[in-house]
Amino acid sequence: MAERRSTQAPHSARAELTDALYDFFQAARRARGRAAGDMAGGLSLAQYHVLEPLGKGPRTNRELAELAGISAPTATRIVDGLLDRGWVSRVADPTDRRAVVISLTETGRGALTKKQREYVARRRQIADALDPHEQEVAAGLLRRLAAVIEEL
Amino acid sequence: MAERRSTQAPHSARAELTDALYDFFQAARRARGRAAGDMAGGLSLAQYHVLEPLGKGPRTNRELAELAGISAPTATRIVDGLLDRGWVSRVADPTDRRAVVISLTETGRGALTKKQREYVARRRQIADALDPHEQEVAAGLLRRLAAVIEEL
DNA sequence: TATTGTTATACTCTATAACTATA
DNA sequence: TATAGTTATAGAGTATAACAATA
Repeated sequence: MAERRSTQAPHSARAELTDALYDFFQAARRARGRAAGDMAGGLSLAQYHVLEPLGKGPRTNRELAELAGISAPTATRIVDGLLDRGWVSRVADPTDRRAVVISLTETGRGALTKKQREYVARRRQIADALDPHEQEVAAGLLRRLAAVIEEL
Repeated sequence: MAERRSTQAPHSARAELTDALYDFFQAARRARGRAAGDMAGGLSLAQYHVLEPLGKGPRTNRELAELAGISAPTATRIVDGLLDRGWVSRVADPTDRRAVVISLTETGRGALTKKQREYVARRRQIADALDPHEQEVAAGLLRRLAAVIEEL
């Protein structure tokens, strides 16, 4: 393999990784598309991204918007939907009456936990394609790639 | 490092990779979000996914829908938008007058090529975070992970 | 005045159902 | 009848601008 690249570089490691990243992102996009409207679990991706931070405790609307990377009105709308399903509560903050405190209900915690377990199971399935040594290498590489992507 | 796992497995390679996959997908999601409404380049992600197959030649509406993983009416609507911008043409197929043939215009090919180059440049930036040997390893791992994700 | 949240409005992407034209 | 495409309709997710309440 390496000898083919000793005199020329028609397929440099850099170019191969660039291509592999394309394939990987494509695969992730398609998987995401398959899961995006996943109302089977009763929880859309956008709702999940708002619900997830609530797993660690109550948050204001502004905080949720920031954590989910969406605008405040969008957060309001998504929380409206979660309220309709009884997954969250929204009450005025007694210490700052401009703000609202959004919290998970018991039902909501159940739905969130169920979804989180599904996602963990899916990631484990992916991880299981590699042997233990490869898993260790892959974890390190993915962490570094994630850091670079964040900085982009 | 390995000795810590010799007697117990609180952080097995599998669990570490599962976590790393979470971080990586999160980073990719945020990057995607930043680019999704990217009308700066004048080309939304959905439009790009329809335009891309046209780079290899004309396609019917049904083919485009299938390749982009969307319904036929959605493809029609997106093609409507691309027509408005003068990036594609849509003419009746002479051999089967139920069908339409959608093709890139010169302007459209320019926009597509420009976007493709942007994406390649971004993936190269990511690849450049690793040294050549790591790039080779990473390419192989990502290809295998992509295959698993597709099968999920 | 500045901040927090909501309402009003609008646009994109998405789908299903109904319809037209052609095979 | 079956297929290709479009139109009609609906709903989620997204944003910005305007507004109300509170700090």
